[in-house]
Amino acid sequence: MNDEAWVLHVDLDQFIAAVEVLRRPELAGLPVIVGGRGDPTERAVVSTASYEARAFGVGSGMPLKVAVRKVPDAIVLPVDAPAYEEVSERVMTALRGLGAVVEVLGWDEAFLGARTDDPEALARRAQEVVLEATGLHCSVGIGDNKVRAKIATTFGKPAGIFRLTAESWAEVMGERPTIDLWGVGSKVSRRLAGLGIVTVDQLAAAPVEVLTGEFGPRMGVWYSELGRGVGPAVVDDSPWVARGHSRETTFQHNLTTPEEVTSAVRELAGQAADDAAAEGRPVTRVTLKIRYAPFETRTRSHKLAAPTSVRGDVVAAALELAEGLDHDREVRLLGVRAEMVMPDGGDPVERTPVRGRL
DNA sequence: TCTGGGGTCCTAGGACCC
DNA sequence: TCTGGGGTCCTAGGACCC
Repeated sequence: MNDEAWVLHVDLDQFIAAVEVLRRPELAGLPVIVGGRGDPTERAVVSTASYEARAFGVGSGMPLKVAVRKVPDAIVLPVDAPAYEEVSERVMTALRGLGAVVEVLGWDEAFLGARTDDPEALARRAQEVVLEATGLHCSVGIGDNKVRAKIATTFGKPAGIFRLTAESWAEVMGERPTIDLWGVGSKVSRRLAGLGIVTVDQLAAAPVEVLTGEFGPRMGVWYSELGRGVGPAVVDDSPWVARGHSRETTFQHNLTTPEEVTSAVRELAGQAADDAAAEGRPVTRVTLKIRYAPFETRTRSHKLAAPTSVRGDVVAAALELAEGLDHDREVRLLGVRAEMVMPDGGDPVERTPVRGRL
């Protein structure tokens, strides 16, 4: 048993668009854009675009109106979350059949943890079982930890396999800009550039005190490790427990009167409370997410004096927060979030500062 | 061109306590 | 009159991911 421990990152290719093509084969080879309610005249953004649409410069997060301007004859479809969830379940079930530890990251992503002397063979088997179970193709990154496996996948796309380890890290990533790292976005890469750090090599060589001075004790250390490709290697398949639930909605016009905001808050807070109640967990904190025109996002949150499972109490707390809004400015309600008591009553466990999960 | 909806985690600063 | 450290809790906001 001298097999080494490996982390594999499995990522479905253009997942949402691929699911749509799967059930409408006549769309194969066409530019397909999935977003919002499928109406490009509405306020919405692109969830996923097929490779044919991406060739015209369309990408996730782009306003639907802009995307359609770039590809006037694109097929625009509404987001159908239940359909993607169903296919996702089949993907994860197929992966669990491989005998590796499976940590689900989202609808279309998972880490696999396994001891093997041939991780490429395991990667090929993962691709085979996913294809058999769903008809979908995926890319697989192989690494000696999660950070390297995750980044490796980008070099494997589409439908390929790529290995990235401590040995090849500097050669593969060293010259690249820091924004190519998982967990470094536009803001952080800009702040790093302000410190004279532009490439991954430069980040790896930067004194950790410089980074903790700029980003704080945890994030500073995390970015220092990211530069060297260092990260957690433990794949954890324990069931995921949500910390909270939020309900957001895109109003087609900005809400202007307090009455409009109030009725929308009532609706969204009620839904968020219902989501928490469905798990049988009391709500501890209520947060309002709003946007002042033109594009200034704000939150207002309130920790409840005592956790509650009463829907009306959650709604009342949200309405109280809404009263503090500045109605002299054009305001747009984005959503309401309800954070819940953790099942064991304790704090969430320590985890890597790479965030976000579908 | 005009910016979704679902999440997670981290940090700063104020209030308060001993 | 001027002034501790250490700690916790809370709000607000920032950043990132899919």
